[in-house]
Amino acid sequence: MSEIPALATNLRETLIRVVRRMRAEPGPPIARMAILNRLDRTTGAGISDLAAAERMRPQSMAQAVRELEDDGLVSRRPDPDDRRRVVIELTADGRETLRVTGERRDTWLAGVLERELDDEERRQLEQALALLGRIAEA
Amino acid sequence: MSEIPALATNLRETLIRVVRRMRAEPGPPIARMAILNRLDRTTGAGISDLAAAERMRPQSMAQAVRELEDDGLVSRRPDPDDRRRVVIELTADGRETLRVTGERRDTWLAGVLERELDDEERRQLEQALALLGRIAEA
DNA sequence: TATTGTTATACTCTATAACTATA
DNA sequence: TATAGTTATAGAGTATAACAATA
Repeated sequence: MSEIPALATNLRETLIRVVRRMRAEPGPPIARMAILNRLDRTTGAGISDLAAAERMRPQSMAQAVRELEDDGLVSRRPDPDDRRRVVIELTADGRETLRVTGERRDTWLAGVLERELDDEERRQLEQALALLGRIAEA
Repeated sequence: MSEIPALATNLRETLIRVVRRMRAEPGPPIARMAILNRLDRTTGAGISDLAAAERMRPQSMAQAVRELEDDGLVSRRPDPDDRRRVVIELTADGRETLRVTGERRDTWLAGVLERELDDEERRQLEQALALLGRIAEA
């Protein structure tokens, strides 16, 4: 096994390449898709909640949400219990975009996973995603 | 095990979060570090070679290399055998930056790998990086 | 004609700073 | 004082289009 610093470098450089490759596929921008997907499995989230979940600054999330709202994919309503907060929700359009375009976005990736990897490798990859999730939270 | 489309979505969303988290650490921009690192283990690479290796467009790589050159971290010399090509090389400053600042860039990540993961998990992660590399090449 | 590289331009993504409103 | 959110601005990262030079 590699030394830990070498593993860290390898991790950083491999991930940046894969993300670049994913971004190159046609479809809606991946950062936006991630927000729509998260809203689809969350209820009552505000800007700060979304920012924390996606590991970005609230200001960055506010701008992303504003753009999604401009495109009619999300809506915001005030939280009656805490008038500082706004609750972000998917619109019908947002849900449709997630369903249709979201599938298209991952068509290439799913195809690669099916063609290039076998069952055992996909299982290994899925387990590694749990580890990567822990790293992102650290 | 998840269905393949779900795994694809999980992969995309997990990786974007981890990369965000890595980018948030102080240090030189990770895209530049990746280029310096690659030059450190490559000889005779031109713009197109680097772009292909890093899975980005030659125009994007040309700009990145120009900025690295402006900062004195890489140099370019014409290829005597093919006058269209330029060969990109690390300067002494580039090598020093890679050594000193590069380590600093990955200090956080190496610390997380050491604290949060055990030997077996690090081994799993390393194997998964090979799979991710194959995905990036696909 | 195909390949290598360049410049110009624009879009995506994210951050910091400075601010308002509410708890 | 602390928290939720907003707007302005800037920087990092990458792409497409249009082009020149060489193979």
